[in-house]
Amino acid sequence: MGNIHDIARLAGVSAATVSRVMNDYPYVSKEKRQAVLEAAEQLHYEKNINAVHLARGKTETIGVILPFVSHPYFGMILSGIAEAAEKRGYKLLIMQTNYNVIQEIEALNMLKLKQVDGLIVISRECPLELIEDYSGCGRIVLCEALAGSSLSSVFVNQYEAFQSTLSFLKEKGKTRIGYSVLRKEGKSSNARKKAYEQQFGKAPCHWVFDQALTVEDGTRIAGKWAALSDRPDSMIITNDFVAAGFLLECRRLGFSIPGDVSLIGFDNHPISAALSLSTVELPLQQLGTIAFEQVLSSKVSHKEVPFQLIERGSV
Amino acid sequence: MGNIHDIARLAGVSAATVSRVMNDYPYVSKEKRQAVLEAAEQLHYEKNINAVHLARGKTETIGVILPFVSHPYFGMILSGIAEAAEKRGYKLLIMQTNYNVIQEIEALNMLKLKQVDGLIVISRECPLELIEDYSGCGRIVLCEALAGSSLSSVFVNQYEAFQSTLSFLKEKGKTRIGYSVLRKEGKSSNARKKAYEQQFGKAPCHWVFDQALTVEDGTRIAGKWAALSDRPDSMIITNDFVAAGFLLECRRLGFSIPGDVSLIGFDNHPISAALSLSTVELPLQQLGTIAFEQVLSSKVSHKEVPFQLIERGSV
DNA sequence: TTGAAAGCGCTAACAA
DNA sequence: TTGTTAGCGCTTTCAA
Repeated sequence: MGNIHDIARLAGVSAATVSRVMNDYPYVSKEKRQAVLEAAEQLHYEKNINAVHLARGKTETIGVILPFVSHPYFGMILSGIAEAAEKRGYKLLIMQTNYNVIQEIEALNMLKLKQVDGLIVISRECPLELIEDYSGCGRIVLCEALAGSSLSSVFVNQYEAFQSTLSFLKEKGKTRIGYSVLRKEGKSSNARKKAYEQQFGKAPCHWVFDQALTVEDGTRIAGKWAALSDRPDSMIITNDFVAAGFLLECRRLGFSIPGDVSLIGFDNHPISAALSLSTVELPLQQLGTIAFEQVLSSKVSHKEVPFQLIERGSV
Repeated sequence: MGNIHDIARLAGVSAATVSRVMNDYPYVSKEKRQAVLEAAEQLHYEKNINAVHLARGKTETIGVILPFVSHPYFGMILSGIAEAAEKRGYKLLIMQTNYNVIQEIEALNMLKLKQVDGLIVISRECPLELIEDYSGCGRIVLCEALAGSSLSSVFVNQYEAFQSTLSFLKEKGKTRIGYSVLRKEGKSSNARKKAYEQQFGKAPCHWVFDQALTVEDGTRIAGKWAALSDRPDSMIITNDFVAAGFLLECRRLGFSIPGDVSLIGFDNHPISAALSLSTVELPLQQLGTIAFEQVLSSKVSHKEVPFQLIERGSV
């Protein structure tokens, strides 16, 4: 397990030539190349990638910030990123933050320390300004609408997606529409609120449920919904998992879907098909792939990915 | 954005002293420490972690090999690993392999290249021997039963888990038991086969369904099950997602659970509770945490995590 | 086509 | 308590 100099000595060449061979440079004579390869073989040479990173000033590694790796929503985006990274020969350093700002900062610091060449933020808790402070250290891509910003972004138009879902329900004669969001304050929550107000005016606040991310959240919210005296006649739900929890709990409580309440989820996760749940399909994997392309690109861009309403039996 | 030498010059000390300050070594006078900190501040100093990695010969980074990042089964384990890594100040380099051996090898090479100090293999396709070849380059932990091996392991006793699930069904009067697995040939599939044979003799091969990982797989398998003339009266399913797909498709086809077929899933994912699906709870997050502890430990160990049958309404 | 030499930026053993 | 010095191992420019 020697280094480049051991090989140079054994092969009777200089370290520079060894480096050239190892990196497939042209302009190395057949003989020397051969000698180097043999010496490398003989010494079981493996290059130390940290030395390469230091010398080259980059790591071919991208950091990824996301709150939870075990949730398919984030997992799908991550999967798209991973696929693109693989193709380009990049590695991925991931930071599961639990939406903890301290951990987000620690992840951002990887950029300063040159541990990663760029950073993709799938979802965050910390203020945007904080992230912008790091933009000098490497390229950063956020998976959220960021039109004016100096950071790249790739996103679903949450406003339009929600808007068109509302219109769809309206056409179906629904007028008492409730919905759920992950976080009370948040980009996509605000977009939803705005879209709602535009069509129906301000939503009664007990028709808006937050902290909705998992199946269990759906179960809990269904309980709250059922307890309401002025129950919404339809619900637009954060994602298909929450919607699954909601739907199943409603059934358990004796309600019928869509008889007592119409349901629309988001993501078009396979579970929604199995439950015959209408949903808004989001190309999450593709979104991840685009994010990765952006992080390698030298110019700032803002890309929107399409959504599509999938009608099934829950409306 | 200078380096350690710029600071040394500005603060009027040696680079070694700067290094000592930056790493919180004792034995640095108050004055020099102060001077160094001020100079660092002034120059907006950030250390280059690659130089540290090179000099120290380690990276405080652990590699993780897993086939799919978007499936909750792997995601939960990864989440446990991530949590433990966070606590210890380690970073995680993940490789989504799609069970592709080429990519697995590439991940293993990170160990040779000293890009990671250790490696956790959540699930793999390549032969164990191949992995053992890398054991000299750093600690490796596999998430599968590996009793005799020189590599550490953490696992659920698949044989016992399956065994006791079979016994449970037997007690309930079930005699025609089918099951699903992810891969025809694989550690856990073999364990299941063995457990089955021990209690019921060889299973009719059309009662055993492979390629079962996702909700869609469950849907597909339910279709196959329904088409059988000698349908099993109960099914033990790879995981709760597949079970969810199976259950919902059965219902759609007009069968009742557990009237026409009893179902038991694995993992105790929240979706199983919502579906009132009986399942074998596996502490996946904890398994990940243990794997991480093992990868940092200097001694080889083999740890079993417990499983627990959760009775709900599907049997 | 090749080699010498100067980095890349930090650590740590040793001597003072 | 501090500085000197010799690495860590690879890349890359420059001159030959």
